[in-house]
Amino acid sequence: MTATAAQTRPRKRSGNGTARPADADEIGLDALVGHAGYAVRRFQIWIFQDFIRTLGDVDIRPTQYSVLTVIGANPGLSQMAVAKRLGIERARLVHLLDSLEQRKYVKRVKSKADRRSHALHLTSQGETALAKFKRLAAEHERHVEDRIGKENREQLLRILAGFT
Amino acid sequence: MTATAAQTRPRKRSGNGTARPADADEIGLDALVGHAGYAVRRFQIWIFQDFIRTLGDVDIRPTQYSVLTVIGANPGLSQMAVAKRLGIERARLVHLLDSLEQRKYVKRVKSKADRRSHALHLTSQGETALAKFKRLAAEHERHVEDRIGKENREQLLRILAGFT
DNA sequence: GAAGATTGTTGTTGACGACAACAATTGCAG
DNA sequence: CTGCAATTGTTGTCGTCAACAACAATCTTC
Repeated sequence: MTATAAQTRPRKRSGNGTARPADADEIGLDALVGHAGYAVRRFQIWIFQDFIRTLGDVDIRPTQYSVLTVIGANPGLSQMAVAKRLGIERARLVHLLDSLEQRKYVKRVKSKADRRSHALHLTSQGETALAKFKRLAAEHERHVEDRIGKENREQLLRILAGFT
Repeated sequence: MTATAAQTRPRKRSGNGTARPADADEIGLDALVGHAGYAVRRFQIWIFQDFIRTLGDVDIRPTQYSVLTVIGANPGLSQMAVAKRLGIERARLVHLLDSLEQRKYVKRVKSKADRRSHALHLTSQGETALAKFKRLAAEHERHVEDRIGKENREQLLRILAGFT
């Protein structure tokens, strides 16, 4: 079988208690195949693992990368704005920024316009680091291409463009 | 250029500290657009939220649904086999089954062939319940179609079939 | 100026993945 | 057959992440 299983066959039905251990490779997923959510979840786990592994040397996780990227592209944003844009809760962003600030990639500048908020900026160290992260992220993206194909990856990005 | 953005345009660069609050809708993601992992993560969050909401009345989450489906399609499986097939750790499956067994959807039958393992089965109550869950899951799947389009959903399933 | 909203912060809860340890049981080497 | 390694289910801990709630400081609005 290729990959497009989707065979709605009740499969062998071990029937009695435990005829044989079942090889885990031959277990039918039945209705699960055909659910977009399941496929997407499994793919997302794989893709994140590859990202984490590829950026393992620099110890940057996907969420951290997204925060750095957004700040790098839009210096001076408030935490609220970054959180909203990335779909992160502002409570969660606090810890993320604590870590990134500790590592000297980001600095929180007290905003003069609104003294409640912080203007977020990359440090110069953060900018050069981000450049390196982007190179590694591009390498990761190549792994995705190797796994699902160049055209499929582009198709995927097109289909899901509305969620970014 | 198609989707492989990678446009290295610093965007408007608010420059000074905080020229204006930035509407969160006009914040550039820059390099983030073009990363499959980011789009997939956002989509996966959306799709899970819809699943949880659609199956909210019956209080079934995606992982629980996947476990019930696999057991329903392959009665008599061991916990190890289910865990391997779904990519769940067996330690985690213990709690999932505790919950599902408490709700009388699943029963653990002591296997005679291998007295270490349990043969997993749906109760009759579990079977009728699963039938209802599947109807609700189909409704959820229709929401996905409404969101990304019928053809795109099928394309997506085709692309990601290798991960199920 | 007072009331209500917003921003950053702290804390709690619950789902989830990764690991480590353990008892009971099985399988295998010798 | 015996003893040792491997497997299965279980318990526990740790770290990540989303969802909330509460709070002080500050802004906005009337």
